Amino acid sequence: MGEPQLVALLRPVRAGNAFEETVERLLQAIKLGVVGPGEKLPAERDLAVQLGISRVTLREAIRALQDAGYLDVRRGRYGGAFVVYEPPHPGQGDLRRAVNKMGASDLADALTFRMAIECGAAQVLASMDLTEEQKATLERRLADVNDAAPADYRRLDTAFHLSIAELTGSALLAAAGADARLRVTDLLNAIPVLGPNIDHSGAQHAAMVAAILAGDPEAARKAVVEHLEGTAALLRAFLA
Amino acid sequence: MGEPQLVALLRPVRAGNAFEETVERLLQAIKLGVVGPGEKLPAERDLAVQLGISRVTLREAIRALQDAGYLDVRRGRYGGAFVVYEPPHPGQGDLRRAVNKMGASDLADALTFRMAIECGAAQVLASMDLTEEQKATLERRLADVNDAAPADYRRLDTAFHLSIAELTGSALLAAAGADARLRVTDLLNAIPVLGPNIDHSGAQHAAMVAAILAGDPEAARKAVVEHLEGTAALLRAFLA
DNA sequence: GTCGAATGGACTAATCTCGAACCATTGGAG
DNA sequence: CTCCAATGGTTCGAGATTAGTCCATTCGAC
Repeated sequence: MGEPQLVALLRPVRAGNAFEETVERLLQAIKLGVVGPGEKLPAERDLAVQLGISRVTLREAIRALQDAGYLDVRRGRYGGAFVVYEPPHPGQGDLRRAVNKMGASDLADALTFRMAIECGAAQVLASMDLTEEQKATLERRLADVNDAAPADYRRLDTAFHLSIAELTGSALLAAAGADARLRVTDLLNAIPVLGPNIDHSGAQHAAMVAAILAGDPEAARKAVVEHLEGTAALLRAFLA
Repeated sequence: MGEPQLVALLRPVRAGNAFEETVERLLQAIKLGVVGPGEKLPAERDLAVQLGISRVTLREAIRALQDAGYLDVRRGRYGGAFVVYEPPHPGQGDLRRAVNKMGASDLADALTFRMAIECGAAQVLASMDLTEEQKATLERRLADVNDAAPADYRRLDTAFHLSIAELTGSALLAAAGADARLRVTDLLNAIPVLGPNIDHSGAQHAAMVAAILAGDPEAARKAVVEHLEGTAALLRAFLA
């Protein structure tokens, strides 16, 4: 423990090569439902700029996702890379497989990280003066989750959670929130969407929104803790 | 606001080229005092592995920092890249210059991000069962800041703040904490270290530690908010 | 004083990544 | 029907980045 910060600062500058990182990023956008089935990615030239990579590298990544069956690429005007991925119906072994893939310590890391980020974002948002538009956005996303068809549930749940970090107006926090979420996506996608659990989550989501709209950081924090601990407990239950 | 998450997920895959990112990272390690004056960086071969880059690229970065006067590189056994940087005494114009360099919206972003991360980390840590060793580390870092000579103050203050995220055991959270801190480093370094401010911060640090050790996430959150808002207010005062 | 280990210094060939230009396809506008 | 704009498809040369290998320097151990 002589130089604890060493590990945090002298960590890898890059996670891998540009191609791999791009595939990963696009796959996350698809799995998180940012680009839903039937929709298409932005045009290659635009997307390459957004991702800060060359079009050549982007095309390689798109090609890989096409080969893997996630995208359908069409040429010509109004063409593009269309998402054909449908979230699979989770079976019993999927969760355990997903956990084994990431490792137990990574799992704890991801859950801790998510807890800190989402608690922090919620309480920051609760301490801000929100515009009517911001309040409306938050309530709309909450309603979207509640009204969701089972097939859309995870996607809209993701959108709701990400909205909280995003509404703070901090791009850094929004990025961290997205990062935290995608580290547990595979796990959440492997949990069956069951009625009672959804109702339970719905009440917790409502409590979070109520606390944020009331400007009560304290209650917001508690609501997030309760919700995320519930999710973590659900995960453990399916692993036991 | 139709696709709010797009901005968070389809963001740049890489911040720049490997050389620039490496220079930036090493400079941060130096400015944050992770490697203090007179100390040396790890050996090139080891450091390259830690940073996940080739030795060639690392050497280019070290060479740039050597030319800029931050490092003194010596060959032979017990040689290495020694830090010769001493944090400058801040003058009046430095803070404004630092703020202008990053822009007003980046400033708000950085402060919001830091607030969320540090609040989240503190409350997570406060909800954990800490070992005696963890408690001792936290108290030692607090004492280090309180006993710090003015020249060492920022460095030890950084170490204290980073310890909280690091003690959660989450590498992701530790990395986020380091990221949040270094985004305000230049600003903090531009603020004169004055007695009354230090005493004030010391009391707030103590309150944070007390709340964490008492296992009270609520009080920990409030203590962090108070401390960081104090720092933000100090920044604004020097800018006014 | 010699040797060996630990370190920085330098070179090379292979690969990755980029910017830019140009080609091919598609479908709507006129 | 023809044209045009928006899109993906392809290619090329330049520069960045890498892994690997060997060289040069330093200093303690013996």
